[in-house]
Amino acid sequence: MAGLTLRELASKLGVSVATVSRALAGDSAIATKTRERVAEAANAYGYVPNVAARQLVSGRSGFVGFVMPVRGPNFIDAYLGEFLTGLGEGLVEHGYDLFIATVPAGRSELSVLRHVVESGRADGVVVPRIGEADERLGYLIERRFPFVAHGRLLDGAAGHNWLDADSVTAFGEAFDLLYDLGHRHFGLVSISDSMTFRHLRERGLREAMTRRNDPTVTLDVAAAPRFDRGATVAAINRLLHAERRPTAIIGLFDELALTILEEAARAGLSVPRDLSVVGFDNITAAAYAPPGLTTFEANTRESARAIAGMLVEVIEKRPAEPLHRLIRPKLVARASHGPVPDEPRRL
Amino acid sequence: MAGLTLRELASKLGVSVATVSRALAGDSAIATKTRERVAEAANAYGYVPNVAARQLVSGRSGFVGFVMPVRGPNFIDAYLGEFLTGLGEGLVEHGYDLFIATVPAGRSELSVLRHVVESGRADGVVVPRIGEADERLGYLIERRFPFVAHGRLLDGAAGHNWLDADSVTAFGEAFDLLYDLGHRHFGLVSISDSMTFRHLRERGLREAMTRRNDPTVTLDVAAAPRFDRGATVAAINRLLHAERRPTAIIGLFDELALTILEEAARAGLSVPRDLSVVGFDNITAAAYAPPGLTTFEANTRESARAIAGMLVEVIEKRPAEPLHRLIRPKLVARASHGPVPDEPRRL
DNA sequence: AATCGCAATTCAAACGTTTAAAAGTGGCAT
DNA sequence: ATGCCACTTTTAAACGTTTGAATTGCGATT
Repeated sequence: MAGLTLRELASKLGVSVATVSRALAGDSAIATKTRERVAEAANAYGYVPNVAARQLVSGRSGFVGFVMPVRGPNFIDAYLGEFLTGLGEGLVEHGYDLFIATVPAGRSELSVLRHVVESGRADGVVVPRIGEADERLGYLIERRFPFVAHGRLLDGAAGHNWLDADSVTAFGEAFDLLYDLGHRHFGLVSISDSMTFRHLRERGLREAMTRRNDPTVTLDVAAAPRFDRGATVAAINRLLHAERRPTAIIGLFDELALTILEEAARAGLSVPRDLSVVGFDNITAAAYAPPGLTTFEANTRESARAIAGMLVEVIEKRPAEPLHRLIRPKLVARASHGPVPDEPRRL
Repeated sequence: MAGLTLRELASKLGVSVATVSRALAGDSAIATKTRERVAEAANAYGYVPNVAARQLVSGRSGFVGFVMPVRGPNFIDAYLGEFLTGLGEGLVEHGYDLFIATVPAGRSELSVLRHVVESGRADGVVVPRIGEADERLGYLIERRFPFVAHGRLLDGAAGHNWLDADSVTAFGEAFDLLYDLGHRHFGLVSISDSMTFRHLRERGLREAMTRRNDPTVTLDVAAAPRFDRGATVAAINRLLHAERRPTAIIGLFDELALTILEEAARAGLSVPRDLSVVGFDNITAAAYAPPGLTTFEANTRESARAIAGMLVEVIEKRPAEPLHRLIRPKLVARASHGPVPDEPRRL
């Protein structure tokens, strides 16, 4: 399958394989003239080293692993594509490639991760979507295997490498924006899954609330399982038809915010006149859904690129202290937020 | 890095490495009792074979390669994520993993592909987005390296493995739908890049036109470079402000169709009253952009899954005849198409 | 003239598997 | 006793690299 071997190239040049190997590695023990001659021949014959052999002796694979998150049948967004694009871009700069493992039906994500690590197919892994008691992180930490998490643990975030969106700050910013527009009754549409970002985002909101020290402010939280559309719609309508309907509802992420827009329209509420809605992520559809969703740009691609850089550092330098990095999301102000209505519209 | 080796496992069991290797491979030359004993021990000790060693001797990597298409700074859609998800799902069923190579700045996609093939890192590759004279296919065919293209060549499609959306039929269907609603003046917003799907889709439209044999039917095509938003907008406005404005404009894919919707709104045209618009792909935003884009579901994830199956067949069975597969897109009728207006609105 | 030092190169082992070929073990017919 | 066969296991080579240790060649030093 592969073309030329080192041995063949060496015999063509009339030197030993060791010389060729060292020459190509740029070893200064090899005479400059020889190095050039070898490089030239390698180039001319199109020599490409066999990675399996190299990997076997060096113990390094040159791969970074990524276990594809298991997703429902109609998961819809650009997140994964952007993330993988950024990861690939970041890795290729350092000479690494990306290896993607999919979880077969009926097996756990952890078991696949374990297999990736123990088969020696990857020098490090990227772990997305961190849960509250994430067994993947526990495993990797214990095994001292290089990894960077996209997201962080709530307790013990100091103990692992991560890059995360600064959603605490972003959600505080969302609150301030709306508070300054006169809103006092807030709603948050959240998920009931045990992802840590749920807590961080809600915390951002509550901390900003506390800072205002305004007893008239209220916050109602409605949550539903992440991929359960029916329950999500029900949760949203609980807020919309509550005794005292919030004048501003924040979606934990854009899919939820878009559903809020849909349900508000269905209920006869005009956004932003009767209701302000804010999301997070800035997915493509956020720009198209009327009247244009105000949200935060999470910059997935750049984040992934940064994660790649961090992971390479962890693999090659094994820093003593865990690496942490917060990415500040940027407000994308569209048309779904506005001043508090003078008087709530009756439904 | 890796845990237990075969040798260690063998010595624990008091047999030779060959026996253990064969037992784990399920070789019937090994006594059933021994096979069971080995399997048990392997399981108990958590033995995971080193892939590099296995790959070195077998010459197979267990990987399918994918060279990430080079993309502009703000490419936006779910295509890549869906495609990779489907590919991963399809591959894992057959015991393959996915390996993603990114093209570094300043290098060609072909050179990266060549490297992937010749380093022995992949047993086969998937090639997306086929161009008119695609040098990647030429290389792979000449090298007899297993691959499946997503999309096909115009000439010589018979000579390579591919899976493609049946966009000829779909665009014919779009034409018929609109013709039956009374439309006679059609516009097509296309791209000027040399991708083969451009021709196939336009062909679908023209063939359906020919079938009607109606001399009053006209078709104006406006094209712009794929990622050039300014030129795209200009091309669309050329159609919208033409002497005889089309009453139905078809976008080669949804991004274009959505831009048509935006420009129509800006020009004061109401969709579908004054203008019908149809797209292709059914991206997420198609559902959110008012009034809801009528389009075709390309089912990327399922296609990718099927591609995985085809590629594994090519790798393992080396069929004499190239494999071809057409996927029929399904019309997603939303609200952007309607009957031809009685009288064109003046702009 | 013998020895040393040093640069350049080669030798050979190792990485952890797979697999063709050889070898060992009993049982059974001759 | 001998040979043969079927079944099971082992031996050893091979895959294509990297790399520590050994070797070579040669000018400089004694």
